[in-house]
Amino acid sequence: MDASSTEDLSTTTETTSTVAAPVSTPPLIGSGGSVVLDMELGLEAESRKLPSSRFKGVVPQPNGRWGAQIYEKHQRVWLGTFNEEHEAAKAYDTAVQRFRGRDAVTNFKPLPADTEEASLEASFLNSHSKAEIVDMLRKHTYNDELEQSKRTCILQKTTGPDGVRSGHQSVNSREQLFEKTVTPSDVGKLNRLVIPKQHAEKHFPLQIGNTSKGVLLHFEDIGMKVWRFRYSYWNSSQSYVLTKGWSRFVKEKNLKAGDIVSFQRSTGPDKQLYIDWKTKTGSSNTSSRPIQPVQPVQPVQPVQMFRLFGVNIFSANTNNNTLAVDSSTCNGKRNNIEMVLLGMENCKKQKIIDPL
DNA sequence: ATCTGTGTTGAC
DNA sequence: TCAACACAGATG
Repeated sequence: MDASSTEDLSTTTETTSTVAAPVSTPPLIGSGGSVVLDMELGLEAESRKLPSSRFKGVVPQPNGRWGAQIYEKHQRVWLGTFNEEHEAAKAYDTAVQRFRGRDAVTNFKPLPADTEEASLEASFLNSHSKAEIVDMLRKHTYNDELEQSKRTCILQKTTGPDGVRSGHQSVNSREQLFEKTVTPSDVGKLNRLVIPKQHAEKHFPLQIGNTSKGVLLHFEDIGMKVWRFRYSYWNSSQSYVLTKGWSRFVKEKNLKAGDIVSFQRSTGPDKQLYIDWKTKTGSSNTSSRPIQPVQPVQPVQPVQMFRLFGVNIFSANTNNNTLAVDSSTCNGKRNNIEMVLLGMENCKKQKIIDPL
């Protein structure tokens, strides 16, 4: 459904034309008031008018702060608000590079493409979904996360990076894993989805010890929303099930018995999991039943690895897809250890270190 | 009470 | 695709 994600980087082929930092216009005063030009009539209106930004993707806020936004597929993606105009402009630059690729038009001069700095940042951008990058920008944590990733990557590095160009293609495509037509009990009050055994064992193998305890799987939907489901094996019914978190998905998507849920996985090294659904008649979820307004964020890009219990999971053996859990990480927000793993993963993508 | 960011529109 | 503008709803 989303082959476009691969092309979004290639379609934007503007050469690295850079809107050299517009230094022309002086900074405008904040607090919603633009320059008072006319002391007579229209003063009222004029003084209320917000100052335009000289930066692309930057809009003034009534309180003198600055918002950043980017458009994709006819929809605005809000990137957050910032005290300084240039911060908002930087946020836009980051987003536009993630959304439209390295050659996108930015506000500030990009780093020379062949520097290690640029390579590391490109790698960082690429190892996170658009949603994650947007989230970092909105929370103002992008720089911290980038720096952390650079540190860990350099730490692990044994040879020079080879860039990320190959990443774009492979990383963006997905493979269909399987579909299931949901039963009444899958969408009922049991809060569980039974995963047909053959699919479960093929695509979501549980390691011994994790079978009954279960693991947390992260799935991204069409709106880039991340869904976390507990996945485990129920001895009582000899079934593989998605439990905790499932009912929220049913509710938000207004899933009905007979609808079809489908599971995909990124073919890139990140192995990001995706979930989608459609009605039995086959109409796509995007336009069918009235559901809660979906975030206006756009198509899906892969994230890094997926995580269980808020823990990074990677494929210990990409051939048999056995899930391995790194027990040194913990639940909750990304922590340092997690960042180290993330960094290692980035390095792996760059063939800086050998994959497991 | 204040601020964010969405709804909407029209220019490009 | 993009910014201008108004303001609903979120947040403190």
